[in-house]
This record gives sequence, structure tokens and C-alpha cells, in this order.
Amino acid sequence: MGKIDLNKKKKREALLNTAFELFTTQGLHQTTINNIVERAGVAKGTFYLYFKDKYDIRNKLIAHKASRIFSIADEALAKTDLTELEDRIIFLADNIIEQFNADKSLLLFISKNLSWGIFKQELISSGDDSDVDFYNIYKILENSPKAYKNPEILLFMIVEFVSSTCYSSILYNEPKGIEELKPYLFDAIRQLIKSQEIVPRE
Amino acid sequence: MGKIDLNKKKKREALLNTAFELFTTQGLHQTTINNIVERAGVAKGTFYLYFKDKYDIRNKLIAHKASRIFSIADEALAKTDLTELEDRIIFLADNIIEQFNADKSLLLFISKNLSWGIFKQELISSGDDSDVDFYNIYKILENSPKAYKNPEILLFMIVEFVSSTCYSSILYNEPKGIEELKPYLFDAIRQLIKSQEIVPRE
Amino acid sequence: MGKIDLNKKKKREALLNTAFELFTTQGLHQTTINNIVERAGVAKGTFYLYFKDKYDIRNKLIAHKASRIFSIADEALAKTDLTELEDRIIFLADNIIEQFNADKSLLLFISKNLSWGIFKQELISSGDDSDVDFYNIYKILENSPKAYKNPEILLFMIVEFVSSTCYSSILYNEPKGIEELKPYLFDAIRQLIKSQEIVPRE
Amino acid sequence: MGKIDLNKKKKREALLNTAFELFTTQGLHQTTINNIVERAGVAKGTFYLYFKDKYDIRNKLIAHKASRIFSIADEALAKTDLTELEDRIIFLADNIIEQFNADKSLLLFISKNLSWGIFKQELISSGDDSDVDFYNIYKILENSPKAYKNPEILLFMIVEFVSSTCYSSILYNEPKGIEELKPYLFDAIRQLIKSQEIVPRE
DNA sequence: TATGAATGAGGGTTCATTCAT
DNA sequence: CATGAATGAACCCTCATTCAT
Repeated sequence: MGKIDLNKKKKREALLNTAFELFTTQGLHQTTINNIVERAGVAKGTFYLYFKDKYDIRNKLIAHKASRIFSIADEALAKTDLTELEDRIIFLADNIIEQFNADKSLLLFISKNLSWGIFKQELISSGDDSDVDFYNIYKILENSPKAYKNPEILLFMIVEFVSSTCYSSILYNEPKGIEELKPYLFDAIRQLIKSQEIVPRE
Repeated sequence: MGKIDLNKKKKREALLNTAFELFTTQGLHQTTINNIVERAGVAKGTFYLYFKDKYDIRNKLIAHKASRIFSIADEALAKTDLTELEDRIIFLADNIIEQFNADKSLLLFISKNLSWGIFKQELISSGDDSDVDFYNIYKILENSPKAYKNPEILLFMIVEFVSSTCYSSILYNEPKGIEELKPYLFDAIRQLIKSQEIVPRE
Repeated sequence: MGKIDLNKKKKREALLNTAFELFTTQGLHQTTINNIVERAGVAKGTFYLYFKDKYDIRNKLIAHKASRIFSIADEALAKTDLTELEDRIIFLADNIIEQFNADKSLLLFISKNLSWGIFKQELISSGDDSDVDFYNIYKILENSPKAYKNPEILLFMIVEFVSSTCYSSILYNEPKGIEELKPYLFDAIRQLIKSQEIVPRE
Repeated sequence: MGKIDLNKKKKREALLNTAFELFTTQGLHQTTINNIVERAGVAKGTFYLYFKDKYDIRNKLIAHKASRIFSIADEALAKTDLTELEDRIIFLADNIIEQFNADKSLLLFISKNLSWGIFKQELISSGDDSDVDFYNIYKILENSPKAYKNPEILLFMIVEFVSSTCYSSILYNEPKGIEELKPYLFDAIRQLIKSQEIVPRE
């Protein structure tokens, strides 16, 4: 990669990082393009060389951040020797929860955007933005030795359940802090999975 | 109430109704104060006699609409003769889901705002805006003959679970339409409740 | 008219006058809304209360200025006792030429805009902007005792002929100054009119 | 001409052609340098190697296109055996009108720019851009056996008369389409010429 | 010569808010 | 209480121009 291309990548990343920082601290609508370019140290016009508008950079950030979260969780899972499906899913959930817990602004940002819509979209349109990695997670259910009534719905329910309860708990400690909530959460997830299990006739 | 007071109330309500209509059809940020007062048939300055700004009227709308949803559900429940807790909660969930299903813009508007934050807040600060009515629902769990490990967490989990799954299902039919999803949902709720039940030693 | 309405009219006129001044001295594209409001002494937003955009104010100016020119010429004609059609038309042409000659920026501004398009449009849509007065001129031909092959085309040719030759002559003295050109011009107009005359059989 | 020089000429012409295409389809102010270089397939900086700015390329285009129009008309005239001055001028006018009629965007572009200013300028500064050819036309009048009061003014009046009436007629069919207008036009031109003729005493 | 990334002044426009009436 | 004309800061975005490569 030449000097110019390197510089371009640097500029793009400066913009992404700055935007993320401002979005998470001030909110999307309070953040202006002016704010972003000023702090990123580039000219206003430069922003428009890399992104169509504020919403474009927002979407690219969400996709990028969300996929990173799943990647990290998946990589951590690979290093364990968990075999039971329930255990694996709860490991993932726990890992993701901890990522959010460690970086609350991240949760605030992708917060309720990290819902099924994006999840599913990313699952399908892999590749476009390089490094998306939801597919591994999806495979977990399909490759399980046990069968489930409707794996997609099950996964959907778990994702929605975890993400929406975390939001309130981590950001506002409502109704309880995340550590206190976890046992209930994981218990509930196990119940959810079990309730969808197809028990083979003996 | 005097003629003047009546007129005042009428203006306030015209503003609220118009704002709701515009917020749900155009979105919050696309709606301007101008739009609101124009369609409501009052002068621009008048808006500021009743509301601090756009966010003020938004918040008042959310609280008002959310409480109405719960009231309706609760009233419907009172007309049944259901006694089992699980049945009663599922009846409420179903009723609320159907309200959202019938008025999708309503769901879009209070969407993810109807989370625990508001729920809890309204539960506590009863009265302020006259007609809030979450308390009845809260009593359901407390008055149940069975005991639950942590009623508040249980209720929290149910609310979050239902609201976040509905959102995707009703608005985007993802991963399935609401009718197809319901059995899974209700099943999951029952499991949730059971998992939190304190089984008395015999 | 109340104090407020008077003030409004004053603002509107300040904007129109300033815009005309700037358009004629700097050109349309070199004139910015900023320039206009600054010099007119009103806030930027105020401009948009009265005009849609720069082109809106331009069009309103052209229509207004053009109609004034014809009005003045027509009024002057009424004070003469000319009866011959040729004489009357040449009187009008001369009067208009002199108006342009006295105010070259006016000519530059409505310059080639004062062509048949606007002329005709104004002839038809009388009233809209109050004081348009082309109709009197049109009547001249129709009420003439002599008949012409096609009065509209004749009028069209005269208007285009005069306006385009004036432009070059008055503004650039090309190929000759207007005073030197006039005899040729008026001669040509007389020829034009005669060539379209329908000679009655005796 | 070397390979490099050829390449240079190619680039310059690509820019000219593209600019003309965009100016005539989108208008001068809607066309950006970006548009031009993009479609011409050259880099942005390259534009500035050949032209000072947008107005520079516009002017060069007008001169070039206008001279082509006269050249074509003149060449066509040379192939006829018309001898009478009136016939020759009307032949030229007709030919030019038909060129405009066949390519209305061309008329729109050089439209009212093709007035005496440019005409005269090109007449004098022959050579600069190689292929200008107004001079032939000018000679027509001078070489005529008949004498005219002021040949330059006569030519001026004809050019202005034809160009301004055509504009409205061809582009807007106002007040009549060009075919219907032509007889009147040509009639008027003949009258113009005759009125300027110096009749020799017998 | 040729490139195209970077610039940044300045464009048009919006709109929440004020305040004299 | 109610009005709505006026405000002007701030918005997003464009684009001619430069200059290091």
C-alpha cells in the first residue's frame, strides 16, 4: 500500500473514531459534521470524500462495531472446550454482556440498533464491509446434535431478550445491576432453549 | 371548568394530537414546531405557552400513550375470569401486542422507549399526569398466591422480552410475523414465570 | 393598513430594491442572499419569509420592472395626439429606448429577458402581480383602422427587433451608439409595418 | 505532430466535447468541473492545464460553435448559383435557422450570446482559434453591386433580428413555429435590405 | 504532463425561539 | 392569553482550486 493509500486509511479511521466518540458522548443529533471534522483534524470537505452524510458514517460504525463484538465473543468461545449448546450460548451471551459492561458507551451507541434487523442483515450480506462474522454464531444452533422447533426464532428470542434486558441493567442499574441480574438471565435463557427442544421419542 | 379553561384544554390537546400524528408519520426530527402549530391551527408562540420544546411534548406523549395501553389491557383483563397468574400475564401481553399490531405507528413511536425506564418511572410517579395506571399490573404479581424469587426482575424480563421481540416482528415481520411468533412467545413467557417460581417444600 | 402590514411592505420593498441594485451591479450569480439581506438590513431568515429563493425574487423583479416600463411609455403616448399607427409604435419604441438609455443597468437586468416569452405571459396573466399593463400596447394594433396580415407576429417581430438591437447599441455602442442607430431602426420598423399591411382593393 | 501532442489535443477535445454536452443538457451553472472531468475521463487537475475556469471553456465553446455554424452556411451558399444579394442573405439565414432547428440545444447554448458582440469580435480577431469564418459573410455586402447606406448597421440589424426571433420561435413555438414564421421573417429581411439601398440617380 | 486527495470558504436554507403587538 | 413577524445561529453540503506526488 502506497503512502497515499495509507494516509487515506488514516483519515478515514480518524473520522470513524472521532464520530464514534462524539456519537456516544453527545448523541447522534447533537453531533455535527463540523464537530467531527474539527476534532478529527481534517477539512469539512474531506468528510464527504469518505461518507455520504452523518447517517452513512453512523451505519458503517454500527455494522463495524457490532461485528467486532460477535467476533470477539466467538474467538473466546473457540478457546474453550464447551460442548453443550446451552453452555456455549450462555458463554457467548456472557462474553458480549461483559464487553458492553466494560464499554458502556458502546452499548449506548449500538444499543437498540443491535436488534434482529441488523443482525439478520449482516448474517446475509456478509462481505460487503469486510469483517462481519455473525455466521459462526448462527451455525452453533444448526450444528447442534439436538433439534429445535425453530432455530431461527429461538436465536431471535435470545438475542432480543439479552440485548434489551442488558440495556436497562447495565446503563441504568434498573431493575438491578448486571451482576445481580445475570443468574436470572442465564436461567431464563436455559429455560428458553429447553422449551424449544424437540425431545426425541425413545 | 370555565369557558376559557375549556378553550385552553382544547388548544393543548390539539397540539398533542397533531404532534403525535406528525411524530408517527414523519418522525421526531422531521417534524418541526412549525408543522405542529400550523396543522393544529394555533400560533407559533402558543406552543411555548404549553410546552417547553419538542422533546417536552414528545415525553408527555409517550407517557400518556403508554399508560393508555396498559389501562386498556388492564380493563380488558378485569372483564375476564382468569385466575392463574400465567394466564393473566399472557392475556395482558396478548392484549398489548394486539394494540400495537392494530396501530403500528404507535409501536414505532413509543417503540423502544416503552422500556423499563419509563415503566418504572410511571409506576412510581403516579399522578403527575393524572391517568397513569401501571400499578394495577404490578399488583398482579404481588397478589399472586404463588411466590416468586424476585417479582420485579421477573416482570422486568417479561416486559423487555415482549416489547423487543414484538418490535421486530410486528414492524418488519422478522424473523416471523406476529401471529406465527406468538405461540413461541407465550411458551417462553410461561417458562420464564415457572423458572422463577419458588416451589414450596411439601 | 396597520403598522405591522406597513412594516412588512417596507421590508419586502427593501429586499426588492437591494436585490435589484446588486443584480444589476454584480450579476445574478455573484449576488448572494447574504449580500442582499446584509445591505437591506434584515436577517437572513426574513428573506425566506418573502421569497422562495434568489430566482423567485429575480422573476418578481423582472415582471415588475418590465411592466413599469410599458406603463410609462403608454402613459406618455396617451398625452400625445398621434393617430397614425406607425407613429404611435415608433413613439413607444423611442420612449422605451430612452428609458433604457437613461438607466442602463435596467436594460442589462431585464435585457434579453424582456423577450416575447415574458411579454406574452404578462399579456395573458394580467393581475397576478398588480400593475401589469401590456394590454394597452396590444390593443394598438387591433384597433388600428388598417388591417395587418398577422398582428401578433408583427408585434413580436418589432419587440424582438428593437430589444435585441438596443441591447448591443446602448450597452456597448456596437455597431453604433443608439442616437446614430435610431434613424435606421425607425426606418426599419416602418418598413416592417408596411410590409405586413393588407392593402385593400380599391 | 508527435504522439504526445496528439494525446494532448485529444484530452483538450474530450474536455470541450464533454463540457458542451453538459452545458447544453444541464446548463452552465448546474455543470461542475467535476462533472466535466469525470465524464471526459481525465483528472481534475488536468482541466486547469487547458482552461482557466468554467467560463473560459464556455467562451471557447461559443466561439468555436458559432464559427462552425457560419462556415457551414457559407459552404452551402458557395454551392448555389444565387447572385442577388437578398437571395444570398436569405439563403444564409435559412441555413442557419435550420441548423438551430435541427439542434435546439445548440441554439439554447449560444442563444443570445451569438449577438453582435461575438460576431464582431470574431470578425476582427480572426485566427486566434484557427477556424473562424465570419469574414466571408461580411464580404457579401461589400462586394455587392448595389450600395447600401451603412452596410455594417444593415448586417447588424439582420443578425439581431434573425437571432432573436428564432430563439423564441424555435425553442418555445412562440408566437408561431419557425416554419410558419419564416415567410414573415424573410419578407421582413427583404424590406430591411431594400430600405437601406442607395438608389442611384438615373 | 498528469493526477486526485485535500481543502475550506461560502453557498442556500431551516427552524427554535423571542417579543412587540 | 394569543399572535406571528422577525431573528440569526447553525445546519449540511458543494465545488473551484491547489499541490505533493
